[in-house]
Amino acid sequence: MPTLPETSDEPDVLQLTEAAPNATLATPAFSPLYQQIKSLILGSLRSGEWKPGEAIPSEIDLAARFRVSQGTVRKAVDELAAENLLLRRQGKGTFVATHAEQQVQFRFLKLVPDSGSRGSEGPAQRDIIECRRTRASADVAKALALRAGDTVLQARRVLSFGGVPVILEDIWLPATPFKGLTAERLSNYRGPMYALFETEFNVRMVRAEEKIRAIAATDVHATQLKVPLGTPLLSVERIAYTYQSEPMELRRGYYRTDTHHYQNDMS
Amino acid sequence: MPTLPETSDEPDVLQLTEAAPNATLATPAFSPLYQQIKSLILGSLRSGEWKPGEAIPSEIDLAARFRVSQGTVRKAVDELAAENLLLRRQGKGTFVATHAEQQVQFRFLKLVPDSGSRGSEGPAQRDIIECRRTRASADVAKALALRAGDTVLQARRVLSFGGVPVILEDIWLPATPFKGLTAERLSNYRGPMYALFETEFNVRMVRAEEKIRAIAATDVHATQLKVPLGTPLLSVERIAYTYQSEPMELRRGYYRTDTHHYQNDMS
DNA sequence: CAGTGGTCTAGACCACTGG
DNA sequence: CAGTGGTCTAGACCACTGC
Repeated sequence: MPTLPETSDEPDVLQLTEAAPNATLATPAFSPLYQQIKSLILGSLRSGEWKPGEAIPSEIDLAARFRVSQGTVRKAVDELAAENLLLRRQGKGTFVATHAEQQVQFRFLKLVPDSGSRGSEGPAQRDIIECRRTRASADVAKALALRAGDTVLQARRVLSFGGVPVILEDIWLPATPFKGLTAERLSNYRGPMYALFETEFNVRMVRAEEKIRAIAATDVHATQLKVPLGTPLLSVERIAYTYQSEPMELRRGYYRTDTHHYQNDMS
Repeated sequence: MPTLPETSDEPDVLQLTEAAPNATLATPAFSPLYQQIKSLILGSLRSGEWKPGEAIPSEIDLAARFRVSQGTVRKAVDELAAENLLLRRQGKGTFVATHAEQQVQFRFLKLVPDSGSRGSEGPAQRDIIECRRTRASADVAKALALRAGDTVLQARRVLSFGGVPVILEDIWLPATPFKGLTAERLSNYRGPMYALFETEFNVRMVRAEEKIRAIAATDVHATQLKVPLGTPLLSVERIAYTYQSEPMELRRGYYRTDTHHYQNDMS
């Protein structure tokens, strides 16, 4: 990415109702100013100009930088905040969202204990079973937008609550962006894995898709989760995406649902 | 709340920075104008002044009615549209959302075929197995905010795709709002059940919570879904809410996931 | 107190729809 | 063409934070 150093004073080129002279008919291609601002902010997030947890410039500064009114950058920031990429705090500023915050800690983990809220059961215990380099199979490659045979990192871990194993997860990551990730670094890190990804590899997970099925425990599941063979388990296949919808993680989770359940709120 | 009948020409009383003289200290209770507008619009939706599928007054009309600027009603409508209560259509107007629309038809049904998108398998076949009046058990009463023993309607149905039974559902409804609902009316109605609720009972489902577990098929499940005893199934318990967060339906669904999966997209 | 985001206004103009 | 929602601006003022 040939990111130019911040040509600080020159505003980026913005255009309204571009004529698009080469466009064939029936190509509206009208993009409102605030959408373009959104893209520019997204670019700065992606490039790492503003890192997770940091404050971005104030609305007034951004308005000056982009040479638009404050209301226009406000609309852009509003939408990015609605998408959970930014976090507004009245009186303080606007911040890049991060998985390290307590509140949003488990934004992508929908399994909660049947009684009581999350946290009532104490902190999760994370045990890394293994972590190794391997080659992507066809389905893993497809999920991560790689080619079959490309190098990937594979990890397996068990999450326990109150000493009881509840979740078994197999995780695949593309090797290139995560070069240097080892079982030790995973094991030693306290806190959510996605927070480690942010600080160590500049990878922020922004969106995820999960496909859920019911399966019967195989011997691997039975051993790791300490349940009888054949026990019904939730199979949760997640693909997590960074900015710009690039798939960056495939995760296959197996959840016990005798004391927990997958909670999904829709509106 | 002593809601006065629509005093048509007189604008509803709005106040900014209410002094709240009787408020004890540390009681901010500041509500922005657009939030109050939101509540008023919500009231009109709830009362049935504007029905699902209908257009609500234009922003200019609403601004005049509430004696605020167009920008303020715009912000109120924006939020209601973001919550899927209203639907904006440029050039045409703003409409009350409805479950009868093709696009949002299955907003609360997250089960999709493994290959191909929804609809590729043809329309769903809905078979009502039974529908009867009964008394609410303790857990049903709790879910519907009733008292144990209150009268409820209970229905059981099977959804099939391409002739294959995929979903078994047990549905509980409070008897009062749904007086007159019979197995015949359910069976004869073509289209989503929530669309029938809107047109026949003025009940619009707005929000839902689902708790998902993996279970083994019992004989009831096995018979209705034509799977072997013990087959892992998704157990999906849904509570659906109308405006103002009143629980209006309890639904226990059992999903086969051999050809379908529960799809959950998070952002 | 200064600086931030949050609200509200008034007005101009644009994009889309349908008669 | 009129009417709708959508964008953009400029300015005033309010609420919250922290020094």
